[in-house]
Amino acid sequence: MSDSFLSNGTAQQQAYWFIRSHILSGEFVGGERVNPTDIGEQLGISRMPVREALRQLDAEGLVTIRPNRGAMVTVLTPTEVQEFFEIRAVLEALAARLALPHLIGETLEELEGLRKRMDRVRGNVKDWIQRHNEFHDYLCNQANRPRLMADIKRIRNAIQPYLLMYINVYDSMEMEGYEHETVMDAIRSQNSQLVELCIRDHVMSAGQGIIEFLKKREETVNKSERQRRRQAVVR
Amino acid sequence: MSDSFLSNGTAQQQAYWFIRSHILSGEFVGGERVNPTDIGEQLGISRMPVREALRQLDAEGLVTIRPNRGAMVTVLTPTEVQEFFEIRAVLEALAARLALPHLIGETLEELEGLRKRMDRVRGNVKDWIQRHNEFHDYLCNQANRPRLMADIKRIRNAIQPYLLMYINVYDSMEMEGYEHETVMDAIRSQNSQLVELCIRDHVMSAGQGIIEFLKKREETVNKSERQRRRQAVVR
DNA sequence: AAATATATAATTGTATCCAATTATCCGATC
DNA sequence: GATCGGATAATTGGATACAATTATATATTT
Repeated sequence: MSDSFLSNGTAQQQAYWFIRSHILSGEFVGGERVNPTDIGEQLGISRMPVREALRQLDAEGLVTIRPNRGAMVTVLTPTEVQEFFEIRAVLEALAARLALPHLIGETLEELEGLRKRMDRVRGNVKDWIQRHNEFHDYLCNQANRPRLMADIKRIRNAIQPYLLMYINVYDSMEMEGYEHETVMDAIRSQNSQLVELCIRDHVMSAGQGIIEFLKKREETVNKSERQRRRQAVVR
Repeated sequence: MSDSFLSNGTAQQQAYWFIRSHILSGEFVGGERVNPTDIGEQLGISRMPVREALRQLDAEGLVTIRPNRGAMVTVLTPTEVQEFFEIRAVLEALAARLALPHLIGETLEELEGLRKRMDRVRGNVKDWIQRHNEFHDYLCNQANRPRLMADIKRIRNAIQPYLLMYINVYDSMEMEGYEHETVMDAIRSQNSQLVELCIRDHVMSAGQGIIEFLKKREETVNKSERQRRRQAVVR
């Protein structure tokens, strides 16, 4: 059952996973207030463990808490999203560089298999993202750096809602795709500098499309915002 | 007054800064349990806000919470410290690369000033670290990337207790120092690739000394640990 | 009708209480 | 003397209560 977080572990953990998954899936959208009492009622717990979960999510960047004014789902400006892509790019590049010595033989074949698996579902965006993450996770995992992995995942999560917005509009990811073969070639060459640059480019070019989309959207939102205010004045 | 956190802001914030500063200063050492009731009594507050502060510190990596067994000051293995240095190296290198276009004219002179200020207190380790951080902070700040800055600071904090251990033993930092001139030269060249490599090397070479120290110490600790157990058996 | 002041409701911060869990002590047993 | 088991103490997780703060709705004034 997908609602397994309703009964698992401590109340704090239930709240944590509940809120987290709702943010990552886009059900809780940026700027939306997160009311501990409401969440608590939905889960059949009090608001105290929810508060603790919110503190943790705040530290992870998924929610923003302001003293005496509660928590809201974090809103990132396009510039901040760009910043996260920049960070992710160098971290994933670092992971790839460290993984490189292990990316031979069977492991390399496994990775190539994941790449092909990705190609096979080009049509279905949701599946594609899933497999795309699997490809990158496998690559990072070979670096055998749990802390690095954790940081990369944290940053990926922070920007995931914006990735979802993007694909919900375009419903495709024409961008990147072919690039993964370039990545594979770089890995096969066992040239760490090349791999590093390649992964960086790969991440940044994926980010570029999203950042441009967000910047355009920001303009539109600002425009309609101004219009709304003008109408309010007229009314 | 240095105890300003005793009265500032919400109880949660008091607890946060109290525990945080005690960990960063080394007063709370790795592995030590952090008892919410005790902390609460010291600050004249209940343990609930302390619990929340601990959740946040857990997410930041300074403490480790295990369900039903409370919080303890995080213990990092030498390998994990190394991992953090690796991450810090690429993040500070990224910051330097992004800052490079702004590192001209007055800003460049300011940075050079900070470097000289650092040199002037070579004898006093504590002052030197302080100024060393100022130098790196100024550099990072010029990148104008608040999220990146926050991540770098989080990682620096996580390894700070281990840096303190190191300097408490050697009471000097012969390592690095001259390297900062190399960094300055790379910056003046406005060659972003060079700057990136240079900062990475700089961070990693500082880390190397600490990591080796920690690995040696680990052996010693393990040895005396074994000895203690043997004696216990004899006794 | 817009702006402001006021009253009311909702939410937050935190102390306290109790049950559940874990740690510690102490005697019995091998 | 080491190990095990059970009693006791300490700690944690969580619910509830209440004061302080912030948000909202309403009334008042202009």
